Amino acid sequence: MSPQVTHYHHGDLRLALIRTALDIARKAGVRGLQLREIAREAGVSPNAAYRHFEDLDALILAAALVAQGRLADSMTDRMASIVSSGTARDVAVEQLRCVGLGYIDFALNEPGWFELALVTFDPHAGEGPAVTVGDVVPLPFQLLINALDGMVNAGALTPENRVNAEWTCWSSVHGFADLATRGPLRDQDREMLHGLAARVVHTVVGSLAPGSLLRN
Amino acid sequence: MSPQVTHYHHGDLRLALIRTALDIARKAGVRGLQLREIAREAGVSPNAAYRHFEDLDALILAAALVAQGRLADSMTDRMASIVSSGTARDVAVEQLRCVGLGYIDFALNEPGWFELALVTFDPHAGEGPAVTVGDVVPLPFQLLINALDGMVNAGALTPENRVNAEWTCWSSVHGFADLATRGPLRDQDREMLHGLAARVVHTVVGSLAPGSLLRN
DNA sequence: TGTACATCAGTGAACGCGCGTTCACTGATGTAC
DNA sequence: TGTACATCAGTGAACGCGCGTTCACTGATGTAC
Repeated sequence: MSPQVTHYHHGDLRLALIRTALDIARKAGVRGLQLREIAREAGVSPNAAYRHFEDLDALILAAALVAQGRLADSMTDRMASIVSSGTARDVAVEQLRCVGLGYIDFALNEPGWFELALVTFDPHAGEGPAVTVGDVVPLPFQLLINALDGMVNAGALTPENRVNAEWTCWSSVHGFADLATRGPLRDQDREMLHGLAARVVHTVVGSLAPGSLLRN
Repeated sequence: MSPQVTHYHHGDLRLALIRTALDIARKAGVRGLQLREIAREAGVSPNAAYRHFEDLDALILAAALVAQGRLADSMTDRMASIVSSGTARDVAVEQLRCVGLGYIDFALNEPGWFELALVTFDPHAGEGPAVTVGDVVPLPFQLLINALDGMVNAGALTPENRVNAEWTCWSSVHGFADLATRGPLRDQDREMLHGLAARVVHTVVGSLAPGSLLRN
């Protein structure tokens, strides 16, 4: 934690372990995140990790938080390409679409990291550290909230329909991501998946902001 | 497999092992399904299982297929309570709602079995036996297909909107079930969850059959 | 600047564990004559 | 009906494995005088 740590033997083993964990999770998913395997891959003895993390769960959580940040990046990447020439309403709707499609992009491009990012919400069925939504709002979720609030402000979504819209949106998009990475759509080709993803997002956005259905 | 098996030493160890696996999965999820634990719980030596199953994966799959059947039951239970006094169109729409709500009911009531039923589609990231949708159509999925086809026949869904509607429906409902059992909604109370579930199903059904929005 | 010292990041070896699976077997069951 | 036999479901013990974690340590680093 102290800044000097950086200049010790390894440089910054804490960071190196997190990076190694991310490498492994990318290829092998959360199942591949074993303490001995991470240490091996980082070229360090297994117990060295205990200088930097209380236990394996703490290391996994640290990596999961990084993965969660990259999930948020995937959303903001999509949003960055929005041309803001439309009406405020159009832009707000488009932002919500980007949140959803960015979430799915990330799941399809990096299924291992996607699975890892979800660990934040599901600490192995109750054991281990719990970071709930009520604790500190995770950035990807905050982006969803912002997009929905933006739609209300832009007049694209009524306050009544705003209530609990997070969960309708997240359910659709997350369900698709899960079916496409772990479920029956696992082996479909990309073109098919992107088409379905667009349809899923279109459906849920359209149900919140009916007029936007005409746009795409 | 032969009928005489029933009269051997244990009675029917094959069935007993599957039942024990279901008991364990109910409480501990798929993570709890370890061969030694199942054998222990069934009061039998670990290797006895090898008389009836090639390996642990085969036993898990057998149990998963039973769980999948119970998921289908949960859907048909809902459907059984439909009063068929409405128009054919209303009944068809109501059947789709029952498919979705039955899926969610099952996830909320039996999260362990719900997780187990999904193993059928996700054989541990590629290893083990694969039962894909293309192979033999699983009953819960067939019920979804039937409900959608029924809506087309009843004029509640246009043939254009019928295309790929399976995936839009399944995504929403599955995503909600996942968020509510493993994800951030895990600890919400039942009343809240049932309200959200109704909203999720309402949204997706409404997007397919716009007129039905007025009914509920 | 040089030396003695304290710190503490990382090591090597070991612990205890429980897993899935295999081996040679045993003894209850059903069958043939 | 009685006896000898074949079958094969289940046993007990063991194998090899890799896991997460702990222990006493070592030796490179930074610091104080």
